Amino acid sequence: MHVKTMPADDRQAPEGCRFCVIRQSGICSALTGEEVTRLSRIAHHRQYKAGQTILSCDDKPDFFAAVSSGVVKVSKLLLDGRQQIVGLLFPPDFLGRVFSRQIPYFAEAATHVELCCFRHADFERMLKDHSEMSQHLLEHSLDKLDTAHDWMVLLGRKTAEERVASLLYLLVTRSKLALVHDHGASRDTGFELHLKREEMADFLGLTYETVIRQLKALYKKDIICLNGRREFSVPDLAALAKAAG
Amino acid sequence: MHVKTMPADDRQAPEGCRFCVIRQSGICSALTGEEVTRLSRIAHHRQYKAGQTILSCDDKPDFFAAVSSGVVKVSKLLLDGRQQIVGLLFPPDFLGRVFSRQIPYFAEAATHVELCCFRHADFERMLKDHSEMSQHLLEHSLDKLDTAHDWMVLLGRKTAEERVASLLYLLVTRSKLALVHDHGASRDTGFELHLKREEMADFLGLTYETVIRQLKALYKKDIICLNGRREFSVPDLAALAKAAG
DNA sequence: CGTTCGCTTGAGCCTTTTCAACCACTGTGG
DNA sequence: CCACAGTGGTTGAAAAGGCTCAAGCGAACG
Repeated sequence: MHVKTMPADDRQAPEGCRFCVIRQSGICSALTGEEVTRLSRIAHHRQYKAGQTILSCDDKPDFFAAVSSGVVKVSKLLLDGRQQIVGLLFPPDFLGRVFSRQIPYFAEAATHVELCCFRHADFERMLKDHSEMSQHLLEHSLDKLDTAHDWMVLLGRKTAEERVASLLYLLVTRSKLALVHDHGASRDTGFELHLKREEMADFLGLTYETVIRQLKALYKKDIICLNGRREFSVPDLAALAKAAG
Repeated sequence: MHVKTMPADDRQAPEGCRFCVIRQSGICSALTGEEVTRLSRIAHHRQYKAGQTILSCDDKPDFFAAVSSGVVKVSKLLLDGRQQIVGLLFPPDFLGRVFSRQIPYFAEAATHVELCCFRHADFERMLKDHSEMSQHLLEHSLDKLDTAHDWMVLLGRKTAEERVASLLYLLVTRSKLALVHDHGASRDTGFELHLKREEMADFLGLTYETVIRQLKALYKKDIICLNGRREFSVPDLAALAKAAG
């Protein structure tokens, strides 16, 4: 019997692509069905458990990827161990760097993560042939730059309470967005806090004790409800937005 | 006599382009001579005095530009007036946003500034035809994203002294880079502080009093020399780098 | 059942901010 | 020529926001 030794790649067949978040609004949203078929042939999937390192600083990964599910934590380290999370990647964000091997940050799975990966050479060839695709990538990068700028305002100028409120606001809006494609994230009861307190602190430029106290302050002001340690809900989104500055 | 009513645009003729910083390492570095000629026909120059506003938040400028000389200050404002500078643009950085009209920040001339501008439609057409150019733009955006990430580490995790040292280090390295193309910037005696104390503070997420105190602290540690109020020099760059964390 | 991990709380401390005063320099108008 | 206001820079003292340190709690896990 001819056993078909299909590589793992094959899960990313055109049929699978059709319902993929990335296909709908990510890097391959600009492609025709036929082009996606071509792309899918050079794609392969990877999975990571929560907490697992995806990329280490100064790694030279041979792949470029789009996040198809889960949340990826992107962080930088100072020599003495101080850490700053510089971004969270939600589907259909991309991870890695085109036209350059080196990567100057850490990437870690914050939740269970699924990536749709492409070998650099393949992907770059694809980019050259499809200007819509490289345009999409450029626009996405510029959006990322804007959100980085917003975060710089937070880190440079906001108070601890505003920072925590801003993070919650971010999670709400991003989760809502994800709901359009995905199910889950918020099961109507509330929103998930994908990060533990220490990670929130590293994202907000605070200590985890301060995060805890400000979370409590927001709770006391009835701006949020805390349902357990990893879930919260928001009675009045406008109030949260206002608290976020 | 047929008076040639050359528009101001014409200053950006191919001959002018040849020695332009942008031509050498900026947006048009990927083009052939002929292509630059085409580009130059759709370009026009603008000048701004120090302190002049180039773009206001939520403006919808009809142009996209590359900085050909001077320093541009990019900043964001909170409703109550708190300000955060999110970046400095040196030649040959670009200013504006392709494929989108709206701009979510302020841009102000920190020094005398010269821009090489393109109308959106023209430039985007050019981009579509020249994949090397849009690749260059993508790489540049990704570099900007990296530097934004580095700045987030500064804002989130560094001490006041480290922040000030980091800014000085940035100015030294960027000015040195500019020296390769440009003259000036450092007249051998030292480096120019393009920003006043308050602007440094807004860039570093500090108050201007703190900036002054940390500048003095670095001076007392012999890490920098202060030559007047807008100039400094660095006896040992490695020491400065170390102080920057 | 003890250990570990993540989370919470309190007390005191320290870095940075706030507030206020003052100086140096520049340009303006009488 | 001088008085004057305006701008940018500097300094000190007091206040405060967030950090450090230390202790304790509950849930998960081997």
